[in-house]
Amino acid sequence: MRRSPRRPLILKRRKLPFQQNDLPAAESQNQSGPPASKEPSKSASSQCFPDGIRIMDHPSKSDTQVVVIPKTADLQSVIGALTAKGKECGEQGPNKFILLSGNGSRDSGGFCQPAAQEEHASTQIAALQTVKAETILDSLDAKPLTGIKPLNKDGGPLDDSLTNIQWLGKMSTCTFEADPSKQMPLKENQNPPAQTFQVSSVQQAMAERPPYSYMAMIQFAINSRKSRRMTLKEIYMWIEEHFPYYRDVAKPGWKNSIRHNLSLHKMFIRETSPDGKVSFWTIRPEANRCLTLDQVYKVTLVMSPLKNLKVEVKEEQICVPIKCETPKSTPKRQASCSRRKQCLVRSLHEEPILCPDNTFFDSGVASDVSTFQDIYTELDEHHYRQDSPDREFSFKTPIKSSSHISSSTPSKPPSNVLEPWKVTPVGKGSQSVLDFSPIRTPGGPAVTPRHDYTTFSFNSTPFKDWPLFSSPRELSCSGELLQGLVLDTMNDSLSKILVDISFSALDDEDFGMANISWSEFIPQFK
Amino acid sequence: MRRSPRRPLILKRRKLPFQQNDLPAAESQNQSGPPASKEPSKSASSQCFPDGIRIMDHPSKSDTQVVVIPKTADLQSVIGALTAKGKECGEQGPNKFILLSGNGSRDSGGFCQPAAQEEHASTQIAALQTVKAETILDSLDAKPLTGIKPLNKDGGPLDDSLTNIQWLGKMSTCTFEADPSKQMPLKENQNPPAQTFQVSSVQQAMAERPPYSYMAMIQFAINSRKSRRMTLKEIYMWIEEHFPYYRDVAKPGWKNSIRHNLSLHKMFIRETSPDGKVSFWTIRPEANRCLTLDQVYKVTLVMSPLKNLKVEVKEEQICVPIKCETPKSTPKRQASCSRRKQCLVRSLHEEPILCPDNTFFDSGVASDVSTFQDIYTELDEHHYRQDSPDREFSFKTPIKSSSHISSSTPSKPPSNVLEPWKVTPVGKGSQSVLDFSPIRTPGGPAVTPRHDYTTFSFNSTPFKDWPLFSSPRELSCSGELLQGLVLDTMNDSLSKILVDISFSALDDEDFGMANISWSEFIPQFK
DNA sequence: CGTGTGTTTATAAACAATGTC
DNA sequence: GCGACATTGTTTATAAACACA
Ligand SMILES: [Mg+2]
Ligand SMILES: [Mg+2]
Repeated sequence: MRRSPRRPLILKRRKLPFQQNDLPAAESQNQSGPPASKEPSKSASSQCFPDGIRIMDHPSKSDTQVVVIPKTADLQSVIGALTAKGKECGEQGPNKFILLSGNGSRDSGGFCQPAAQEEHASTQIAALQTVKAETILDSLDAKPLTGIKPLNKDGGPLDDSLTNIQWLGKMSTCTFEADPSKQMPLKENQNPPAQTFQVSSVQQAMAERPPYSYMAMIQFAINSRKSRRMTLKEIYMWIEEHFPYYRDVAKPGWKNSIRHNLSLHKMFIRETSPDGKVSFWTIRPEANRCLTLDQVYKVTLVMSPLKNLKVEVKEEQICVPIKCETPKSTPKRQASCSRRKQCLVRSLHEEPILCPDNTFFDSGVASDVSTFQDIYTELDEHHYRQDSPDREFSFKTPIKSSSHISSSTPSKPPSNVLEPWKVTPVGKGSQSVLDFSPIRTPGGPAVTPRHDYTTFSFNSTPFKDWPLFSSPRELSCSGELLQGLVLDTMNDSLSKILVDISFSALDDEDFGMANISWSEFIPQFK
Repeated sequence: MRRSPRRPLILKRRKLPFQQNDLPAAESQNQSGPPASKEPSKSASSQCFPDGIRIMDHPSKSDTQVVVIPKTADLQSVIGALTAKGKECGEQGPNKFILLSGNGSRDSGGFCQPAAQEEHASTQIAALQTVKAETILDSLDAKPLTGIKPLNKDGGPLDDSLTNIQWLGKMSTCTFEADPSKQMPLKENQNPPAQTFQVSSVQQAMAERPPYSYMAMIQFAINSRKSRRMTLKEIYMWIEEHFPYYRDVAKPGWKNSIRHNLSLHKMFIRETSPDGKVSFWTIRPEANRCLTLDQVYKVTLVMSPLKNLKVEVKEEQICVPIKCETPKSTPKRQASCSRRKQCLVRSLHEEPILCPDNTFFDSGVASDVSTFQDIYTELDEHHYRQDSPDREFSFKTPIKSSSHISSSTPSKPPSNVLEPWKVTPVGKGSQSVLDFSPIRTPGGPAVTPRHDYTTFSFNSTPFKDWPLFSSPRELSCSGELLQGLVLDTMNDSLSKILVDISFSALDDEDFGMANISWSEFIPQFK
């Protein structure tokens, strides 16, 4: 029995095979200082918490506490103190801390507004609540990274993990001047410009490969336009403008990859202008999470584990559902679940859908920026089939409840228990081998059960523990975002998060804060 | 304006990048004879037709004639005579000839029978009506190939085109002895066994790479089982058994490709055994055209163009619709059609759907074996959405009628003509930017219009010329097959075909014999 | 005929989950 | 149980073949 492999976070993204291109280890320039003794864990071990810090227990996770920090507080001190507190308490006490700023940080309405500037992505990188986080990052970055391995030019894991944050840091402090006069002089299967890399450090950093996939960058590009459509050439240009790596460093084949991604992913669809002369690319609205570069970035900073505190700064955007039944506790690991398609996992856990109740589909707030998946492809036709309930939500591989590990489908409908392994006859009504009537949760009529997990193979066990919403159209979201940090003293990780209190799709086994409606238990965030 | 690129025939398949593997040009062994003078075009230029040959005009194509040939006739002579006839008549006269055997050849019911042998594919390669064609091929093959380039080891285009037929020839004369005791000793990213190639010519030929894609081979494998399901390992074994190239020659990475294809293509779905211990792969029934190795193969023989007759032998399986309104004439080339997704093209033209009216879904006859596409992926949700007519059949790129090249959508519904380029608001009913109410053709209630081409961009022109069937489920097919050849004297090509008189999906600009119900105008085939 | 655009397949690889020893 | 390793599954990147405007 296998579960579907968990989708890797973009933070842990695979090393991109494109040339690291002999950049002289540009990641190293900020860590010039050799080991000094700035480890917050040691020096702040018995430190008292600054004034105004409020600590409350997590509503459902016993090992987690929520820490509300005033703006005036020294985050480094707080982190150090919480780290010490967590370590002192050991495994019995709280070892995960969700750090939230007291001011609420409710500027999230600016995401993906339908009437936004035609080009607004790159200039707003630091316009969100990420300013504070960048302060954290800067301070961390300025700290001496002790125990760091000798800089390896081949992009080792440490370099790789450092790349993202530095790439982000440069992105947030630099402006881009586009160079549209540049032409592509080479064939796509030829080699890169083979530039000399005596450019300035900033330019050099800009020429580092961004940590985003082609699919993500295409979404950034298209969503940067108010019209949400771009020609291929415009996509090229947008990417070259915002990620100079592709203009300056990458082999010409990256354009081939862009075209490949446009064709491959069903979320990208091609339209034709009224006169039929121009074809341009859009994103399926039902699949568009309106990712833009300014809201979607992630950083990882892994400091030396040898210095007793490995500080890992992630950023994620976590959505908390409102107006929906709060799901029952998410099992950290469902025992003996058959390996599912990752797409199915994400369709509920990690891939919340925008709320199409909004008249402007693009006013929804992007949720879960940990990946940039093609949710249309993943969810397939299930988005469209509320009107044919007996054929919706058929999935490839069943999901079993954790309470039925290897048993023979105890809670399945009896009509489906029979004749396992048989080919399902293709009748008029039911069309798929694995398509059986879904088990509907008692959701109200307005909130039709979604059943993303409710159709199983005849031999599977219904997964009744999940809250099931019939369709994203039935949900509403407010688009409120909160900035937060998660400090896990068990593995000495510090994760930067954005909490979307609109709705949530967290399937993170590291800290089970999914489905928390912050606005309900933290008054100052209401 | 661009049409979607026509899907390449598998006959013209791209060169497979896998190692041609230093095989000593095994293609050459049959063409040992140097140029003799066997060109039928010259010698048979004024040849009289043998007795019993009946020539009739094609019902719709003025440049095409249908030639019914008795079994006793010498096909070579007939081809030569027809070639000469076509050339003599020039472009005014008929230059395409559809050659059919007079005996009807109605053995098509054996395709894809639900109760077929568990393993029946490889032993029936010559069991169809292909026997005669193989005779042709053999005779052609035995002919000296004059003007052939010196054998190039690197797999030039001529070698490549010759490979298919020879591969087929060996397949049809050899039996396979599986060697299941063989293990995979290498990592997948390592190099092939680096065998010595002193094996016999037959084995050597068997070690040539088959001309089928991974997707096709997986379909062959899974469909060879009565249960229509296989574990990954079984798929490996089936392929190694039937295509020894992968067992003996290919790099271990081919298994990675198999897994990649299984995951990538939505037509392959993974199920789990009742106890959840085993997962196995199936084909979505609605996407399964039941391709098996014995029914699906194609050969191409390109003889020397220098010898005045380039004989190209293809085999295709062409389906002719019955019980459906005969579509209006297929335009050979629709002027100014916007480039469509190939999937959309094939969904009507080249990708006929099996008739799910059959109680056994797998009793349908595979149609159009020129490719082995993932029709589920291509058709997406459209198969399932007969119950929500206002949102079905939305396509990415519109199709315009040939009569409206650059005009501003004259025949569109007026509600859709307005506000081009605007983002479609995502209302409750309509979900997609390009999703407008389809224009329904006046198909009968039993044969609901299929509308594969009837949803367009608001700026497009409805493509009313196409016959539109609501769903494959509404169609019925008899599974009758006829063997035929198509001789095109304009380009000196001879195409071997199988005509499925059940229904058709031919979008071949080379000879417009789509939608011909042979049983209606050739009495001996009724 | 060359270029740009679009589609598809092949191949390698990163990575995750799980099974096996 | 644990760790090393193999198997299975998913996803992304890259190259390329090919079609076609
Ligand atoms: Mg696409
Ligand atoms: Mg699949």
